[in-house]
Amino acid sequence: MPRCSACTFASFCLPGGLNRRDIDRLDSVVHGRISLHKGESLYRLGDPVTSIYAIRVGTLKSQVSTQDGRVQIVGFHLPGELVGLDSLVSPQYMSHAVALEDARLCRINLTALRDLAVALPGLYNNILRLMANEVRHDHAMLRTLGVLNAEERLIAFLLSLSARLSARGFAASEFQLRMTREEIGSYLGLKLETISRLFSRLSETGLITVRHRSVKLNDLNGLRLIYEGSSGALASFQNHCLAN
Amino acid sequence: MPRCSACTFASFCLPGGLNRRDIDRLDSVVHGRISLHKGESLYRLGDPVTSIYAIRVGTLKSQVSTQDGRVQIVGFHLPGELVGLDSLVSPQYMSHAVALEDARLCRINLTALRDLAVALPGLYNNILRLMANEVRHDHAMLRTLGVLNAEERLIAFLLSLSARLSARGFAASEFQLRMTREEIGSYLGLKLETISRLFSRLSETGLITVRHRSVKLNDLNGLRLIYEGSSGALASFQNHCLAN
DNA sequence: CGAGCATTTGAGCGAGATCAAACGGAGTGG
DNA sequence: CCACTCCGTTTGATCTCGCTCAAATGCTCG
Repeated sequence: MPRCSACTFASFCLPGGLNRRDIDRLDSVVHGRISLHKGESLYRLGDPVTSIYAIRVGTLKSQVSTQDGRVQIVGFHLPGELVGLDSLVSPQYMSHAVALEDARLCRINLTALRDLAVALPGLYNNILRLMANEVRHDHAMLRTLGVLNAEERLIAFLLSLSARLSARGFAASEFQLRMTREEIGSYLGLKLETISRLFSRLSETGLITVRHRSVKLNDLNGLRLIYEGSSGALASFQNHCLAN
Repeated sequence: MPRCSACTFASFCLPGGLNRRDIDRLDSVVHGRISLHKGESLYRLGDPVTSIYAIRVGTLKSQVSTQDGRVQIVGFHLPGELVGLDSLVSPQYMSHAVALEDARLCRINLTALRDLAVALPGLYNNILRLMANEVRHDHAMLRTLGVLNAEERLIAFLLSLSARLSARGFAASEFQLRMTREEIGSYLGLKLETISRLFSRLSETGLITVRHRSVKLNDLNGLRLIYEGSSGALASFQNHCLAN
């Protein structure tokens, strides 16, 4: 039986405000583990919602697709993050979640979670906080898609990935991409060829080193200059808020 | 003293799950009314968060701006909707809210709301539901900015406005725009000239009639065909979920 | 009635899309 | 272990949609 109290990522799944005793009680809402192979779906648009999921290992994407085949990826989910939050109060899933690589997850039973939350107001606050983070992320993405050009978008993506990875103890400036150029493009509202060209161009300037899926950010400050020159104090302000 | 129980929009501010007795208790969290003139700010990025607001009359926008002056509008707020949800659990406001026309609002004290929510779990669920709606809306916008072309975006905007207005008892196919072409453009990731040209083009085809700020949707089905042809079953599915 | 701002419309341009072709790495089967 | 195949990636050439710059018109509100 998996136990939240022993989970490395517990503090990320359900940050702050809960004491050890409360976290122990959380174990009761985790109903089993799930393994997914690369490419498998965790859930599809319209499936009945009974659970959300915490990622132990692996990376997933959430996407919505259109009749004529255009796909918009609305989020990537890293180890330690939750999947399915966007459908928390919906009877059916609002998106399609797919594993980008082999993954293992904890299934969190929503009925049990709701019952427990009535007893633990601190848990409600945590859930609200997670939803608010989702909104914050989405607003940042709206800004990215709305006002940034292609190069700024890719840099925003790389910096955001770097921040999320380092917040979970991974290296901040050197990592493996788990997604294809096409998926990055879909996330950023660009085409895969454009992503490829941008990687080449950023490589030539020395700001980053890219070989296939492995990325190294050689000049974090230089990248931030391009990004923050466009996003202004806003990005750092939001990161500041995000921190507490 | 304003009273939630007497508010026309109470069912939208805090939908379902609360009985009349609970709604009466909500009055205690409403701490006064606010009047804004066109162009005035309700709050600015970084202001300390003590309240969120329910719109009684008027329309507002939420925006984030960049150092070099580029502005991304992340939402328009109609009568009966809430403003400030994106900052619900943040110590400082994450965006800048401005009145598009003279407006009157109810101020909802967050401390009082949190205290009341501990006593009324149904209230927590309502708040979660509102946050989830925000996420749903943002994901729809991400799709709009990510995969739709200019014409599809404007039609998506008009249809969404129409749906929200008619849900609140206003006419679905004839209304006054409260925002400038530039603001529509900022919301949709387009320039004001593009918006103007698109309005002219849609007028020529007879799908809509535009004169200044007044818009008439002559052929809702025709518009939906263009939009759903691009967004597929998704839009109607999400509207279906939105309804309950 | 006049000033300032919003809107419309035109002309030309450019960032990113599209179409096309070659390359390379990973997995599979002989 | 190697050859083959498939898919992801890179790179080039050309096109196009929406942007930029510009000028005229028309509201709105003092």
